Amino acid sequence: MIMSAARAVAQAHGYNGLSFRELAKEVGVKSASIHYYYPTKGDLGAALARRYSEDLKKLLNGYLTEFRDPVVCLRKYTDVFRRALENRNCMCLCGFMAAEYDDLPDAMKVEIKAFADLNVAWLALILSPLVPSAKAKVIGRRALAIYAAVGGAQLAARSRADIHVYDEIIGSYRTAGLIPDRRSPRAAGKSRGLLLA
Amino acid sequence: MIMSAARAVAQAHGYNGLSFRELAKEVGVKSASIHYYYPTKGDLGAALARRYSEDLKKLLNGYLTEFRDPVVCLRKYTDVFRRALENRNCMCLCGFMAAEYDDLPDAMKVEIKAFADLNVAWLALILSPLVPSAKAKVIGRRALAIYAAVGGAQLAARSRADIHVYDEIIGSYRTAGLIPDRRSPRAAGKSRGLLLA
DNA sequence: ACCTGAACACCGTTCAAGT
DNA sequence: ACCTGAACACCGTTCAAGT
Repeated sequence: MIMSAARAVAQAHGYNGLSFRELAKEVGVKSASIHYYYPTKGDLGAALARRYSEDLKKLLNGYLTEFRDPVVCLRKYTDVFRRALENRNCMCLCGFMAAEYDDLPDAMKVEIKAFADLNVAWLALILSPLVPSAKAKVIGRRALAIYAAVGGAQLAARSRADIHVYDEIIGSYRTAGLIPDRRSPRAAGKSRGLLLA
Repeated sequence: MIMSAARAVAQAHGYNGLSFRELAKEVGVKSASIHYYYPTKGDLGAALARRYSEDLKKLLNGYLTEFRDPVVCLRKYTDVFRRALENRNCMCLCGFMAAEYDDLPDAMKVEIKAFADLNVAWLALILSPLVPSAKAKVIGRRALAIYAAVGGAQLAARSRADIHVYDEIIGSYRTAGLIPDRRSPRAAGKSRGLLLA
């Protein structure tokens, strides 16, 4: 109960906007009792970030097996971050915490880095058959760039409180070529069966 | 004195991390006195965001007259956001506030939107001779996308506490084609003198 | 015009005390 | 094992009172 209540608040108001006293009221207990389960606010934050990562991992791995087309997977990926905005203009929990990063306890910093790594690793997997260069380094950099850019799109759209801004930005990423939206002509020309490998 | 002290704290710890009492201590006055100049914290935040916008506007307009090559201007632009990270891993003030957006007073929301508009307008001006399409709508969308992506790069790099991550991401934006790093072959082919118009 | 001390309701945290 | 009341040092805000 604590976790789910805390998660909703944190996605809407950030880690700083999370209050033990309010949380306790929602759960129907006194604030001192929250400390029984999570000794400090940092412990709660780290647990929040960890579960958030786990949930995303399951979701993304599901996409991986469900949709064999990497372009579709990329579309599902940008839809994940879109859904947060749909839901009361919320942000990705770990993206939010990244802004507050410098003031966070170490346990949380670890989780937030792990979240970013998870995203980048998954994107790299998806990108490998799509990007002309087969070099792992180039693909990894592109994966990192897409992760950063999607987070930026969420941030920009949030500050306009308009989900269409998100769609516009993501669409522009695809037009500009940052996010592949069809199999690369070069890659396709070289070997059309690459995706099935 | 209040403004400059507050600005340094806000870029490092965000609006939430800003304390009237600490601020007062730095300025050498009691916290109640800060309220004399800025009745509420929101008033201080709005003033902070406004001055931040003004400073950036001057800087960007300076680039506009100093460097006639738009590609150089774009490089100067990404350098502006790089400098925040160089300086104690700080973030763009308004980017930071964008994360906290939903909890901010209206006066601040107005300023943060104005900051985004300023960036997008300047970028659109720079992009117009670089992007193949001459359509204002396409250029405006690309400008918005670059603004969002640069903010995302800053956020991602901050949470790694590593400025090289910023450089990697921005470099990848250029490689992928999101940020033009040379005159578009198509545009150049059409009319080479476009930049001087 | 500018500053202050004191009070208010908030916050995370601690801890002795309860069941 | 789980919960609580009370205390602590923080926070923004208000306001009567000072100069």
